[in-house]
Amino acid sequence: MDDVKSGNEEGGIPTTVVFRLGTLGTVAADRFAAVIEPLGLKPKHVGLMAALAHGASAGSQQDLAARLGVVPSLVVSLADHLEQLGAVQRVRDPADRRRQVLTLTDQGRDLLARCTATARDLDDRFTAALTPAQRSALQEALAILASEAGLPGH
Amino acid sequence: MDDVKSGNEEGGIPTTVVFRLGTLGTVAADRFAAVIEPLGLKPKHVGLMAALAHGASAGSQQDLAARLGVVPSLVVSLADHLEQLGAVQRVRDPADRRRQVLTLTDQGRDLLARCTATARDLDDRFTAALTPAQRSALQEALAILASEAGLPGH
DNA sequence: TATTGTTATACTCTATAACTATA
DNA sequence: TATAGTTATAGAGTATAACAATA
Repeated sequence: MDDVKSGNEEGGIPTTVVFRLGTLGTVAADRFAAVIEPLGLKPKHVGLMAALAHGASAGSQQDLAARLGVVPSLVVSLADHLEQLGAVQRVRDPADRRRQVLTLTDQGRDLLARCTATARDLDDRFTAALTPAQRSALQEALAILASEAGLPGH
Repeated sequence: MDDVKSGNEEGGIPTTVVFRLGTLGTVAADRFAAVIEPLGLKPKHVGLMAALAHGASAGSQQDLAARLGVVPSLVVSLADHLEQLGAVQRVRDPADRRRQVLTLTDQGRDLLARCTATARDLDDRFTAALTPAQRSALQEALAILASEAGLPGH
């Protein structure tokens, strides 16, 4: 094994940030999907709820689609499902009756809170091998990268 | 913004490690896929080559499937494609003629090296907003998590 | 009969395109 | 005519199940 040339130089593809982020991202997403599955949700549903909870709240479906980086037709089915669960409400904008304004219901806020608690719980297990310092360093770096990539972050 | 209802300490779901790792992982994987696309490869192909380059080298397709965490039938199509590119070779194990032993050709090693260089280049751009200290802290944390999750890395 | 690789099929996710209703 | 939302369709990716060769 000749992979020690210090720092992030040699070491092969699996040691690159983009590759590791990709593979670990899949693992993390799968585990997260597994723990929220009993709530009847997939990660994208949570992402939509989070966008509603955080943002300038009320957003048209097109706005949401842009924020989430998905196509508008996908927002439809996500919203359909969340509406069925009573987590979001569709209200026609009186000013422009073509627009459907999505808002999070109290039930939705509750559901999101449960997802967050579940995610924090999973976080503890997922990062159990890290020291507190390593964990907060990871948090910090991920926050910067997420913000840089235009992902929702705070 | 008092969105603190029930036990919502700080930040909400987008700040959890698992959620951010999931979303950032998708972005990273997409970008990586984009830069290796001119080479005729997808991330999974690179993963297979990396497993061959690193591992106890020669592996049967079933071994590879287990290592990559995918189903054996997927290894078939990945290997088909890589064989077409001249990157891997299938050799029947004389001891057990059911087994196809995959090995990386010189051409495959070359291709993998080009992928690695490309990934490093992408890494630099992807982590440009991080200080050197933050970058190595990220590397360190990701390495631990990857190893913990049983992913190739070392 | 059990196992390796392969092929055939189905399912999930998400995007593109066609349609409707407002504007 | 253009736009927001919806519906219909299609494609990528990957898993499950049936099958052939070998053990």
